[in-house]
Amino acid sequence: MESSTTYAIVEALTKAIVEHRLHPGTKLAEQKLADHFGVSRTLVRQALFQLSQNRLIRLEPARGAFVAAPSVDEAKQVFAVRRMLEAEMTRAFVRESTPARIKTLKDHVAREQAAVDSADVSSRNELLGDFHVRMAELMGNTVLAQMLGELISRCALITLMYQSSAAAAHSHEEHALIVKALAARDEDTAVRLMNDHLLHVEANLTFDRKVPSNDISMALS
Amino acid sequence: MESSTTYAIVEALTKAIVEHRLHPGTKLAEQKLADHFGVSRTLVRQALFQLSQNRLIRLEPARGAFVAAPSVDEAKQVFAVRRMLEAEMTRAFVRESTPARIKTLKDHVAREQAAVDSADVSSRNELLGDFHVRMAELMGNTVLAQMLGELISRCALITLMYQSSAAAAHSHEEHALIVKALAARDEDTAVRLMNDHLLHVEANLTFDRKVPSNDISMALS
DNA sequence: TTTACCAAAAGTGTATACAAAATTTGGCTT
DNA sequence: AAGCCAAATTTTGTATACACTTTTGGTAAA
Repeated sequence: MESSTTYAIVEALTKAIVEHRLHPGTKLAEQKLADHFGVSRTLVRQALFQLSQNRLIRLEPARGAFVAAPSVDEAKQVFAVRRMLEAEMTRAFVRESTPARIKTLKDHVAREQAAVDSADVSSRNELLGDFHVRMAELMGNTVLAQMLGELISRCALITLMYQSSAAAAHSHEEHALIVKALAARDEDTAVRLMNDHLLHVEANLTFDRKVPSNDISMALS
Repeated sequence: MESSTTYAIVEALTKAIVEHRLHPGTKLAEQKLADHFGVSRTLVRQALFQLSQNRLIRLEPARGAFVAAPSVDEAKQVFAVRRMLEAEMTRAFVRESTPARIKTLKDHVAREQAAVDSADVSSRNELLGDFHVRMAELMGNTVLAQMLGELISRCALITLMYQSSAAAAHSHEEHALIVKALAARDEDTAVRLMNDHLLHVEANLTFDRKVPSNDISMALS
């Protein structure tokens, strides 16, 4: 079960939504998508269902699929949960810190730097989110990593909708500081920095909605 | 999109898996399920996909669906994440505690008592899990509640596979103690009790696998 | 007896067909 | 010109059909 064709459709739509080529509220008609991807509605429906589980779209019975528009309240809740998880994760990270793990994070931050310098919004934000997932993975807890991945993907729309590139640069700097504290095995500082970091990201989200208007074929082109 | 028929199938299968009428490893053939529920494979496939997202089954490409058998390691990881989330949740709960919220929890614990007294394994464990979800819901954070719900459903198999009824009674008592600490607004005690509680549940899981063998129609009957 | 192999059977993956529901269109009335 | 109802159209929901893969069962050779 579960073909890679479906996965490809999920990826393409995810990218389009996350890069804002498909605006929140846009209707995703099954046949149009099927035509665009050159497959039957069957696969499109599978993909849409999966996207709805990721909260990137919402499905309305007998009405179809629409690009999700996460509310301010939802965003705050997501960040509240992230703070819970990541504070503890950071604490645990320091306690089980190894040179190899620190190096992995340092390398990651270096790649962030490159992405922030270039203006590629998409890969920039992907890397900024991945920093947190990477930490979870390094802890060897795949459940945690996956959960965090879900949360981050869940607010990918939020972040990417509302985060300025100045804020992105700020995020990157804070990542660097966190790694520094981790390397110094300074537990309290690391936890505090992580918490502040998440609060900053949340605070910097500007909750002004953009205009809808859209054409599916255009957006996916 | 998303009919209630599919939901009914998901519920029926979830119940059967969680109540151990379908053992881990059992193959769930689409046509057999379709015949049993009197629907086409289309709806069964949707249901199976959803169950795979809940980790109750796993899907193998071109081979089909099988009832999941969570590993010991996975169980430990799930509990590690739950401790992270629920410690913070408990802390927050005390800080934003209200008489109404305390009462809701007390009522829940009372219902647990009834379920523990009767020997209905299924509803007993459902209630024991719901205690934690209920707390999250009371916090007004639906994201947290949903996340926790996912985690608990994810280890529902684990818990229900391995938890004895003595351990269940113990869980119930610990819930009562936690509520007491919450009512007294004793933050540190409440957090400690919650943490210990989760450690106890985890420690009491006996990781000896049961025998497979199975017939779908029998189990769902 | 065991292993290798091939054909039949069963099962999954995808496309298509058809039914039911929602949306749109167009004309009629006020 | 605005509101409203009904026919026409579009779109979703479910079933079925068909291709392709895996599993099974049996036969023959080692």
